[in-house]
Amino acid sequence: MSINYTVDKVYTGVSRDRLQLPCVIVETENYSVDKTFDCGQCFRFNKVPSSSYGIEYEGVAFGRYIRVAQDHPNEIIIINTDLSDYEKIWKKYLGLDIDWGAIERHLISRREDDGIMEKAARLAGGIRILRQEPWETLCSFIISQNNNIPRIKKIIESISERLGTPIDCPDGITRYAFPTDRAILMAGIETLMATNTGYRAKYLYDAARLSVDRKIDFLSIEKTDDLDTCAAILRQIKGVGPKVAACVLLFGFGKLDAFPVDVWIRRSLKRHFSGGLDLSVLSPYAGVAQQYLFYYTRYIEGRD
DNA sequence: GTCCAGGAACTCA
DNA sequence: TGAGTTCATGGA
Repeated sequence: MSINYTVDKVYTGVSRDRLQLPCVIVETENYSVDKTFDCGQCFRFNKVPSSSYGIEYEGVAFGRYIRVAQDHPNEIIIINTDLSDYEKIWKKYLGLDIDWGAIERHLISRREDDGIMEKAARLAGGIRILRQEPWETLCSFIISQNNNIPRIKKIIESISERLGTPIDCPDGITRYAFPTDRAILMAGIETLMATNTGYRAKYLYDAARLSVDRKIDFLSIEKTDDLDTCAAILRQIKGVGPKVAACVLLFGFGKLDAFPVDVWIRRSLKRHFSGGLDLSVLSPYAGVAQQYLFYYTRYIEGRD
């Protein structure tokens, strides 16, 4: 691999596989690509089966096809991209602009629980909260309601194939960007039903209508600090309740204090926080704690 | 056949 | 204001 030093802790090169794609190599700290892409926050990335790296995921975001690979925790390789897109898109998307170590220490230092937070943080530690596109995140979590992760992924692929812009990929496979609000509005409820969204089709349609008509303004949500105000804006959309709104704020707007409560978090709260959980103790990173607890409960403790 | 899934709208008291 | 029901769908 030819490596050209460019800027601080960022290098360019070519990928190790036979396609030798341009890639950006980033020095980081305790980053888990595996946990980050497999923890249920994003639905369009999948593990590359026989990768030439220790771990590798591929998928579509921001209308681009990338692979994210790593061999050890302190370096990640972003394949099929360049420095310009890294600075413009992937740095922020992958959470490489945030000091996660400091956040983790902050959360572990809170001792209001039975030690579960520290345990969860140690196990889920390398997870990064991705900064995904708000519109796609909104639709994804509308689809997520009363649904399971494998099926959510299938539906989102189906919608993208049917309504999204095709992306020519270097491996010869055509992939599809997540459709715009306008494309979903034009498609109509019937077409959306055909992608197995079920009763959520009308919710997606409502979201598209409000977005196209500028009745919900993503920029103002971006600029607003107060989470209740942000959630209230999103909840004007049919099918968006407290949980979906919190997920969109956390995963789509990078509002790290948003705390989505789903069935898994409810289990965790019941098991480990019988006296209740004071979210202000975790502030302003309650959402990161939530992701640790979600990961720990779903992947370690299980349903029971 | 029954239960469940990163829930929310709706109904009825 | 709060508890119970209904909503599509597919996998376990």
